Amino acid sequence: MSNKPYHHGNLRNSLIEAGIELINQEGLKQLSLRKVAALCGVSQAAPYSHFQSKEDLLLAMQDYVTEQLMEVLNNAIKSCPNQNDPYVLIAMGKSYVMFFINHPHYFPFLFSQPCMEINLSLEANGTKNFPPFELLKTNFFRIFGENGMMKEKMEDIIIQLWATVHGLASIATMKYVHYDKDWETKIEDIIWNKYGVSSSAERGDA
Amino acid sequence: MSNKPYHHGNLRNSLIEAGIELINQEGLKQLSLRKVAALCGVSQAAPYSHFQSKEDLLLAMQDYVTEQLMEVLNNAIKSCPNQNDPYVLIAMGKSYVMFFINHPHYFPFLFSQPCMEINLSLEANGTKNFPPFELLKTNFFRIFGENGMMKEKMEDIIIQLWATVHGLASIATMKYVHYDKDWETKIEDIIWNKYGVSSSAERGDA
DNA sequence: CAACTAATCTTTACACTGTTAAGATTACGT
DNA sequence: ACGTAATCTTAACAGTGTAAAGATTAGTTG
Repeated sequence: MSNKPYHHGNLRNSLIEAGIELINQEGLKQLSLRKVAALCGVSQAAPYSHFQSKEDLLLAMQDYVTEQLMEVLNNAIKSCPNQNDPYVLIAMGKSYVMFFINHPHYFPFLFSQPCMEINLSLEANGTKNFPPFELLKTNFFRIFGENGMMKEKMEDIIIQLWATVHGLASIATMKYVHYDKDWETKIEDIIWNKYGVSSSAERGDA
Repeated sequence: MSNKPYHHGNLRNSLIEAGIELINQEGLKQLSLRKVAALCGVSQAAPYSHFQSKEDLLLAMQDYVTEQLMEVLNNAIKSCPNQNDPYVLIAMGKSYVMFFINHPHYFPFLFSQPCMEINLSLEANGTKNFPPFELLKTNFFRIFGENGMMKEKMEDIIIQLWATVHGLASIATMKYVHYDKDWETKIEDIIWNKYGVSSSAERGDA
């Protein structure tokens, strides 16, 4: 006597969104296929009509979250007055970190298990690669690539930049981290890299 | 008729070491309490005489691995000719990254779930805090602290340094990362921070 | 040494998990 | 209108963490 139709109609997308909601609320470890199915009002085996396995659903959810991150990053780029100023890269980094601070469960979800391919070399811009890093490479190359900086040096700088930003996101989203400053106002200083071990030593900053 | 004694004799330590062996071989996701118990030749519920829960065993395993990391870091410090040269910090960072490259499963194991406390402020040197970061703070303060650098600035530099190093470890240990260079020879350049977005732009490096 | 206590381990059981197999229901193209 | 394929349900299985009850042994105390 239930008026619920036998077919859900939009189950695939609903599973993805319900899964992401669970991630946000309880974290990756608490996520189970059965909970997700129940959230969608559907039996435990129904997801297998749309995904080969739990991991397959997780991959789709990763794509979904990555798309959100890409939007945030693209907005950060657009909001820069000068698209060719190196500050574009800082703005991207800041948005990258803040994205994960605003959704702490997304970091372990995206990176603690097999995610997309990541290619650290500058030219490789394959379709399967992690889009946010490809976006960083593209913008860096646009800003610095036209005036003769050597490719290997650019690769090193990009890796350093991403490592710093990615490491900040990792640290800032740790569960038991204590920091009495405000991340949003601090991130930029830290990424700007005005100080640093070597430069402090060389300049005698101390 | 088995000659195996009823009591194991050293079960607590055996569980920790068997668990770490499983982590190294199959990764965190494949680790189960029952497998660890079986590896120790003991029944499935035996671990509960020594650990309150699976998570409790994992915490003990984290302590064990953290201790290994501390040895590596301390050796790196000792092998520096001048203990007061900023290079000590680079050597620590290099060892930090190489430690996780040599044991790729340790990174998600240590950081993707509740680990120890992490206190980013310089003075807080509590006992429960993540010892490798405390070691970094201690050494940084010894090298740079005696000549009037402001505390807040030191905190910023330490966070930046650790973020870079930690991010490098995260990226280098990702499962599907492609890098055609040799990490060991590249890490130092990247950590040294000679280039960087801001400095490249300001110096007109390009 | 004897006896009691506490620590350690086993067996059994339960709820939950991912996944598969079989079959029911429905949408859709011919 | 019918047949096929897509979608969903029910039932079942092996593996998981964990608790309860009891067996075995170590350690301590008289």
